[in-house]
Amino acid sequence: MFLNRNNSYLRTVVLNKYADIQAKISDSGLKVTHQRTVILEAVHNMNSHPSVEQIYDYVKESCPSISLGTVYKTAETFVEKGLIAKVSTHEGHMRYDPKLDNHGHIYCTNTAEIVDYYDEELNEVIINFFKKKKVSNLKIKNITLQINGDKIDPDKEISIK
Amino acid sequence: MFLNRNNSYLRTVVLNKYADIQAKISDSGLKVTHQRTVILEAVHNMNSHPSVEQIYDYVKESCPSISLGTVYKTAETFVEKGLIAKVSTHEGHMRYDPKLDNHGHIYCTNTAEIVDYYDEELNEVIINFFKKKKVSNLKIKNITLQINGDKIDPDKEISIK
DNA sequence: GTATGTGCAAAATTTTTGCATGTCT
DNA sequence: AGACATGCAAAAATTTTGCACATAC
Repeated sequence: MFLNRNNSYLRTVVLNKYADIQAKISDSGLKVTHQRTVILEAVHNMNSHPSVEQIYDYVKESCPSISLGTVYKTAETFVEKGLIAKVSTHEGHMRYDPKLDNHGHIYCTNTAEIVDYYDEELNEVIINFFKKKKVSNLKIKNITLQINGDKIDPDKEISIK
Repeated sequence: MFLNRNNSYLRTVVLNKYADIQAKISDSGLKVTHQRTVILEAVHNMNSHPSVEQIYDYVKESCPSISLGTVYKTAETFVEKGLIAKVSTHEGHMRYDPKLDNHGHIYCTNTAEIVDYYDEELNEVIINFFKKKKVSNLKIKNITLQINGDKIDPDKEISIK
């Protein structure tokens, strides 16, 4: 990969990402605003299932005049439009997730970290279970599987192997 | 079953239940108070995964001077001692559950109802999954599986068959 | 130009806290 | 008696709301 003096490769990638984000907002039927763009970008880039407050702190860098109320409203709007998902922790705190495919969460009670885990086999087992059993009188929106626990060594990461 | 004039059978059952509740509190190492007794009784009797506010309204009947702060503190104390479990809804609201065995929850987004479901096979699949896969650097406290959706007919009940 | 979105500040809601008083063991 | 629990009211934290102004389309 070659970069010219203006680092135009990097610039292009960044601009493309920005454009991608804007396309997603537009495709969902929402007007594209700077606030919405930086908020959706934040949820994607932060990589930490952020809370509203954390999104707010992050986006203030690129949009200092943004208000907390806007972040609350925008995050919920994005959930309604299916652009992001919300995840409630074991403690009942709301966090946001840019990943929309089926996956589970590991939640650490002492550090408040959320770690994704993916397992196709487990997904299938759960989906098959609900196909087989039939839930009556309910239109299923989503299924959440969460493992809650305490991190043993705070300096190491949590993972499933 | 025979009842005498004073309905002593019913009285005995009620007293026994009350005594059972008190034994649970005492066994957990907590002092037995009237407030704790009626709160734990409420979570068991309400049969609806109540919120703190709902517990508060319920226990005021038998304990009018109780304060909301006490219900907040007591519910968390019971969770710490393993007498009840807490369940966070998809919207991030805290609810309490007297059932401590492995089971899933169906959560209805429009009525805020929580319905239990039990399936031994699914429990085993999930438990085996985490045995097999090994979660590293985490002391697992509990695993929650929740199906979130909207009730179709508000007059009928939700169930898994 | 019109509909929609944003910022701001106030209000509503939910939860926690400190402390004097009360109660269990 | 001593440790612990409760009630109360204030404070803190979280989330929602109304409305004037700004912006996207």
